[in-house]
Amino acid sequence: MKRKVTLKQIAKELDVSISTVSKALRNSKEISEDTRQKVQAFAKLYNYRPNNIALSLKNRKTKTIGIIIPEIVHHFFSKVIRGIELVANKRGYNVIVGLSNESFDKEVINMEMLANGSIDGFILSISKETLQQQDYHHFTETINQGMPIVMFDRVVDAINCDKVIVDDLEGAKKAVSKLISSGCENIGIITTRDYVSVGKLRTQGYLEALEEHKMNPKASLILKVVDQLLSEDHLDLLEKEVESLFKRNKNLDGIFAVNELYALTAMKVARKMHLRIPEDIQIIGFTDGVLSKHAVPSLTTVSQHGQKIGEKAAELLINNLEREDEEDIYETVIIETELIERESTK
Amino acid sequence: MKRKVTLKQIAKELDVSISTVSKALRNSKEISEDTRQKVQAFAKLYNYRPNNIALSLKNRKTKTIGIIIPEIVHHFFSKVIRGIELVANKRGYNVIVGLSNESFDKEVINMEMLANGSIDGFILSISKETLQQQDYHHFTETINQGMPIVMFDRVVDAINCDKVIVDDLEGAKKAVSKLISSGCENIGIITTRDYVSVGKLRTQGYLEALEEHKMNPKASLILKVVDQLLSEDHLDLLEKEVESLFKRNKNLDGIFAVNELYALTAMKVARKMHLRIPEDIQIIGFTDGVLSKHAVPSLTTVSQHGQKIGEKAAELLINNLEREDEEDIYETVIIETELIERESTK
DNA sequence: TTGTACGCGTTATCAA
DNA sequence: TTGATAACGCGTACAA
Repeated sequence: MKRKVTLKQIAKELDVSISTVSKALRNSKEISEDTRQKVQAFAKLYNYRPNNIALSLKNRKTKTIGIIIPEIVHHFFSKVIRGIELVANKRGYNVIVGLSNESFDKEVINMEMLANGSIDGFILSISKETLQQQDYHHFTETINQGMPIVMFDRVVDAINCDKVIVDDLEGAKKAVSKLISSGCENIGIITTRDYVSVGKLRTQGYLEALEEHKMNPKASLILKVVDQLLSEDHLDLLEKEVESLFKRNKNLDGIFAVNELYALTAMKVARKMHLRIPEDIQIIGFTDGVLSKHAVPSLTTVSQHGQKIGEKAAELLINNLEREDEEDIYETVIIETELIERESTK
Repeated sequence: MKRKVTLKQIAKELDVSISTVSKALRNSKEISEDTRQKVQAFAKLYNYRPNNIALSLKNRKTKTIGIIIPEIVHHFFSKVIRGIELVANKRGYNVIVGLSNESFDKEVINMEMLANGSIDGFILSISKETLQQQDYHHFTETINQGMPIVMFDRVVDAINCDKVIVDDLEGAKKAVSKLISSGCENIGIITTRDYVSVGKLRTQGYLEALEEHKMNPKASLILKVVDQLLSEDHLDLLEKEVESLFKRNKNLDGIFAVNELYALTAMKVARKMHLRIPEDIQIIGFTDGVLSKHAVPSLTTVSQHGQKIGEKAAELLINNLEREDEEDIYETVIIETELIERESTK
């Protein structure tokens, strides 16, 4: 087993000083051609690579980005990570991942763990619990310590930082308008409670679309699902809620669901009630994941372009990190959604 | 903006030496009650946290695990990551993620990047390209440098290290046996080319199951899909191949597919050919992801327990890292598969 | 052309 | 009880 070789060892072997080795390896012209060759040959032989940790300590930057997301087993978030990783790697950064598991405490702990020197900045999406408690002190503290944050998808106005979001409102409007123009007259929405900003915005988009088409919103058409943190055990509860939405609106002919799972559940319930899709009822979801694509019938959705969100977030963060002037001008980038029409709509 | 405070700054403020501060904070009883209190109060006020990078440099360990996987937008791999993260965090480790994107070069580059001090050890699943080229020098070199590796799922015998695998062969046998006992007599298999070890083993399991039940394997029933790295653009090709499998075996009444996508494609083709599932043809997949669960009809699958694989891999790695004696006794842990029966089988 | 000294932030050892 | 010093690995300003 040959341990990693250091400058010191090379210096000792070749009987020169450490700094000579260092300079020779960095092709400094201070060093004679002769020794440079000698050093480089030796270094190559022993496969010398500078130690990242030492460099980090010296340069006071780690070239590493910390990602905090609520959940990784999730098509959208993994796409975002892929986007981040893509850009980060291209620009010489690594990516370290922390999961909050939708818990406030885990979010805080994870951030503290990483903030102590391990990373140069954060890209994160806020956990539901944090949104609920509205306690954002860990974000402000991090930013105050000079560590930049880029938030995506689930963001809050209270924090002043770069943000990458989807035009949730517009996306929802697009979806609902599509349903209307395809002939739907009684459109239900399956959404989340309002503390999830994206849910709120999508609900608002739904309402605005109705309004623009002079349709009156009815309370009975709006289902705000009681949140069980989307735990897998609560599919049954969700199904019951959706079923009651269908039952109290016998003439339902369109559904806008704010995520894939809700949309799929709607399909399931529709099937159970012997409604044909899209003949009797049309359905549109939000977030274009594998489920929508492979569902039968395949699901029309509003695609969020998760990967692009990740790429943009990484760009913003790295630009900020590498900016010379310390101006704190924060941007909010809006990624356009796209309506992907499939078989669940006419 | 209050920058992160260091020992040096505290020392200066309180007009004591750095080492006194360090000791005081670590509750050394060398330090008088008085100064200890003073220092601790000050540190608390300024929210002092030791710098991870400095600690890493000093201790020559980073308390960070490097994960290299071929693809993150993948239910199985993200489950594994979750498992790793869970155990790692519990034991005070962070997790840094690199994606090979199924490419040999990216795998090598990513590993080199991380191996230079950023992490203490690797958990990885080999990229397809690497498996194809059978070039494993980067693994051996890493191990030779004293950096432990734990491989999962896609492993190779050539490398001597800890491994966590699924009983692919047994899992496949279980699945095919189930099909047989449910009355199937002409069971096709949709699998990968043999260089993917898991595909090979699952194919073998299929053959052994047939043999045990005195059924003769027929070449026409075996479809080894031409690999397009599962790129999303090649779904059509896949579908065509599956279709020809169906067409050249008119009496097909069972399908064992070695992954979710293949299974779903089989369902799609079956539907196209007006075969009822499970009445006319029964289907079992491998890897229990969201697709199987939410498919219609829902898909019977062999679950791999991705999270458990991740947990076990993390345990193996950390145990190795924290082991006092330097004995290199490598383990191969086999995680049991489980047949999850759903609607696609009788 | 080469080497010395210093600093990044921390801890451990030893001296005062 | 406290402090100075060395070390982890590197790069660089400055001295020789």
